[in-house]
Amino acid sequence: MSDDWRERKKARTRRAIQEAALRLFLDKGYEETTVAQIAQAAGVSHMTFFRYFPTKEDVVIEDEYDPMIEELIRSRPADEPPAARVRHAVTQELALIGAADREVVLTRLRLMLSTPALRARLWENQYRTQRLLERALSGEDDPAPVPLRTRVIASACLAALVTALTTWAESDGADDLPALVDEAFAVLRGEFD
Amino acid sequence: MSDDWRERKKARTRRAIQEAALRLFLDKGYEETTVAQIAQAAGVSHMTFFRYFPTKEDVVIEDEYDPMIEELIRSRPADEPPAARVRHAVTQELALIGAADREVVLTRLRLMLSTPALRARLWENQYRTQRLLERALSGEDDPAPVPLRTRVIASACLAALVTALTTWAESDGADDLPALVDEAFAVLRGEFD
DNA sequence: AATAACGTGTTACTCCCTAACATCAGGGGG
DNA sequence: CCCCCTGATGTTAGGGAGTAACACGTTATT
Repeated sequence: MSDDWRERKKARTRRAIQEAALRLFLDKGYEETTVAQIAQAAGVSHMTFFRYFPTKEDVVIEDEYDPMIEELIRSRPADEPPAARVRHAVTQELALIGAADREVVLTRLRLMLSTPALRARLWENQYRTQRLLERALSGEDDPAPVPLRTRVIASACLAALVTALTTWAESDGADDLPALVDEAFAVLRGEFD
Repeated sequence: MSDDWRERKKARTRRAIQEAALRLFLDKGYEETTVAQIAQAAGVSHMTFFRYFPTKEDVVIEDEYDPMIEELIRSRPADEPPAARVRHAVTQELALIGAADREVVLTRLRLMLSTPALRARLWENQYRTQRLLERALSGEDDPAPVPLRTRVIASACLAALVTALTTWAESDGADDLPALVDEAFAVLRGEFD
């Protein structure tokens, strides 16, 4: 019953840590900020920090969009070409996210791209996302190894998407993200014939 | 004059450290091996280790093939389609490397793919390689920002290459690497039309 | 009211990595 | 032959990330 209370308190603490961390990162830089400082700014001990985020990097990384895109891909008609399924799923996801988290996403993205340690973790996430794309494009419970064709398609689509995201972040959000994504996928279609 | 001696001695020490490290990593696992143990096994102090390798990860990462591929791309005719330039350059590089370092490359690749910390650094390297591909595909000293088209092509080619490498490593080297690479680029050409 | 469960803090520890300083080898000029 | 200079190495001390063990207090259960 009062699990609700616990959950709410935990969510508050979590947000407090994350906000304090991002504020300090933007203020002094990622490497120059220590976990102890974040914990103190959030009013908790440095152990509590690690109970909420397994590593210092996770405060920034935290990718919550992967499950959504998997669902969107699976819900596309199976007779559609794989690349088109991914493209439509991504477009739908961008529409769903909309302008709501735009600023936060942009800030976190720039932080990640400009900090080596975070970049590394970002690519590690990309690896996870690729495996997810491969599984979504294959049958869902196919235990057979994913064929090379599917893997290459998944990796190329993801590469196009990431390139669009990177370009967007480097323009400080001046470009239109959905347009960039469309353009990137168009290059994929047009260039390899 | 005796710079030669110094250089040879340094090269020996470097190889000793790297060999001791790889041996220990394969024996006990990457995370379970400490830098101090590597240094001791190589007969040096733990400071000497860091003088040769900036981080523990670099002992495994150490990508010496990037400059070669850049040269190969630049030496392709400029009127060739970008993706073809990359494909031919990669094929030539594989021929140059040949079977010499095959075992070492395979071992290191498997180690990287199975160790989270190394995977992260691997993707970070992929990012650097992508920038390098983009520059090689553009004019060499073009200070203008690389157009999205070039970036997408570079990222897609690299994605195909890495997918082939990953598949090869996962097959424990049973597959034929050049064939896998050809196949991956063929998917790129065939799928996006 | 007693007790179990859970979040939290404290402390101490390991490991990666850096900085400052000492040491030791060999090479060149007197 | 000796002194000094240079560059590689070792020693020591320390900061910061992350982990483990245990104690404390508050909340839920009976």
